[in-house]
Amino acid sequence: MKLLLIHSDFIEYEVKEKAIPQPEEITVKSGRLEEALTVFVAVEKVDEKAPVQAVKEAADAIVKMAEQLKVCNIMLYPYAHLSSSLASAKVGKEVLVNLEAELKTRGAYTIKRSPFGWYKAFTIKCKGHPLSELSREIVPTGEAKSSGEETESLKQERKLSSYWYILSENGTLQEIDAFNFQGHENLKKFAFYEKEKSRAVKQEPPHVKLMKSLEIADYEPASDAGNMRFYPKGRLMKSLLEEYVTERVIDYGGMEVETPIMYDMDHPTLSKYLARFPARQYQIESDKRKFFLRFAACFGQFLMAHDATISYKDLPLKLYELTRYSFRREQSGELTGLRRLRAFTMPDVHAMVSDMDMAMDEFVIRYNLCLSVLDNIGITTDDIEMALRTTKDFYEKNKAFMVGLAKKFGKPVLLEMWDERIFYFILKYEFNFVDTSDKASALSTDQIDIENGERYDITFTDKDGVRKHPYILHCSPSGAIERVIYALLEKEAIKISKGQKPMLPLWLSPTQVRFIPVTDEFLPDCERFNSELTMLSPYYVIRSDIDDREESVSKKIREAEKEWIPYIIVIGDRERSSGTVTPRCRLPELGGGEYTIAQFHEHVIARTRIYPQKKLPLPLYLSKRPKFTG
RNA sequence: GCCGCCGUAGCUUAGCCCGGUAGAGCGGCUGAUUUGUAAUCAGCAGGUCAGGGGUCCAAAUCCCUUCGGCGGCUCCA
Repeated sequence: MKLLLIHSDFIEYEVKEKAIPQPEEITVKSGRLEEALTVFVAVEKVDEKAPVQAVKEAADAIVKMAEQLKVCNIMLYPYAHLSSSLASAKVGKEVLVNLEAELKTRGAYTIKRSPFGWYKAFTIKCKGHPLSELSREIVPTGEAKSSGEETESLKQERKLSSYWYILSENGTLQEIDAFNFQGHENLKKFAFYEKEKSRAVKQEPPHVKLMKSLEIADYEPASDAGNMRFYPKGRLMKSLLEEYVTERVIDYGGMEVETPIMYDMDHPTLSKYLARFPARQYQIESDKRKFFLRFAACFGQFLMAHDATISYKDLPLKLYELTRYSFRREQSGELTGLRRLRAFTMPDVHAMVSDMDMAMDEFVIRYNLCLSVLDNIGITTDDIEMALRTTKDFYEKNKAFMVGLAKKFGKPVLLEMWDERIFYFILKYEFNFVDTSDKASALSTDQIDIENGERYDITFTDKDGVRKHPYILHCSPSGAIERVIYALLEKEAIKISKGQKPMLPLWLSPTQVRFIPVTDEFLPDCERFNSELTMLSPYYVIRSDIDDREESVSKKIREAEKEWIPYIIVIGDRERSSGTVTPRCRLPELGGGEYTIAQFHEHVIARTRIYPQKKLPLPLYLSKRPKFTG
């Protein structure tokens, strides 16, 4: 409901003609009120779901205003033009009548209401003081409340019937309280996350400063919270990660598709799904239709699969999309840096399978894919903790399978079991990164979903000619791309706190090699070495640049080190005459000693050839670059 | 979303408690310097002290409020 409140010297109207086929019946054709709070009212679609609540909340708002202004006359005035999403005339009329009645119970007010469904001439004199014109939007919480209570009870139910264990890689299953966490501190933090007492000094996660100082990402005050800006270096890193995950999924057999980012709230299949989780997504209006921004890639792929003709021979059928972006309106208090966002990039690969046997086979293939993807990105099993979630029944029937997953992981995992299935999936795992503030964030995940094949009416024709609903596996091989960057930065922050040198993985470092001339006399030599390095292969890219600024060599090296650049090469007389370079390598494992350019090229490529090859999206010369931060 | 803390130049910050013309370093610009592995020197420009309101002769400083950030709680399909 939309309200426009005007503190007026007087308000006066005169009924003219019918505006709708069946307007309210009237006997009095005009009205006037002095010293009145005039309330223009538009009853909207959202009010239809909870008209009683809408009336109550609107009355609250009006009374509050009347008290503030110390007025005792109130004129209710139906005004359709305040909204582009009006309720039906019937409900609109009812709500206004009820609102009038409700206000009469709230105190000694003189209430008048102009009739509904008529064109009226009106005159109003607005007082014009700061508080004299106000608008209010009432979204009745009745609907949301009842659904909220539903999910609340769902949650309660889950808590009551949820059991927590630690499953060791050797197959022993222990109650969480009985497990000895010695040597598994992060698993303990993860497992007891909710019970952890807050420490004396909690500070912001270190990646927030790093994402800014490395010119990766930053807050964008002009947008909503949790919608970040990415500078060229951050965009490059995201792009490399996105492309890497996509290539791995395509190798696995994923068919990459693209689907819309917004969907109709009234679509029959989607609205059922949405109703369970009210007020968690962005909504946008276009003409009279309401859309929500997708919070996952599922919809588009499921709707596509619904329309496809699928044979059992096509299974497992793997659809993939990398969403830029998915949107979730997470609670504002939960948004910090890149850990949790409201707009995020999410690779999402679904596999449709014929039965549970195929589901489990596929599950293992994808499990190995996830571990390999994270490992190659630079996040190993040392950095993550695993959670498995399933029903008691499934666990009992598939013990060996479950132990096999823990065994492959190589260390104990958290196992949550329910008496009966509560969610749409029967088995799920996640890999969680635990940061220095002891917060756990999920990266890779996969689930066996046994409901949505039916809900979306996705069918395949089986050997026997019968159409059946597939089970669907939902997997993100890396988790949100932004969260991967968060994890990588947090990992390096831990190194810094231990006095070690931080560095991004070589393949993700924006600048991999920096040339520094001893004096500007050697600038042409830098250019020569650089172009030789870049020309050696048309397929493999080494991202190099040249610090041509008029600064001391020491200062340039210091700044290159602050940028975490893996290889720094100073060019002077020695290099000019020998034709070889002696890179300053950031870490011992990056090599050392003297190289010809061809050798150095081979040396770097050997470490980056399995990854996407992308050029540096910045000017070659440092003198040509702006500072995006600091 | 709730509670608490914070917001001074592009960045990092002094000044705030106890009201009286806002200081610095980095970065930028200009000039000098031509440098061999973590900061060369000098000068100049740059501030509605987050926005709005209030108290006061006078507000960066005290009060209220909005916005943004952080921490905790909650939440995380």
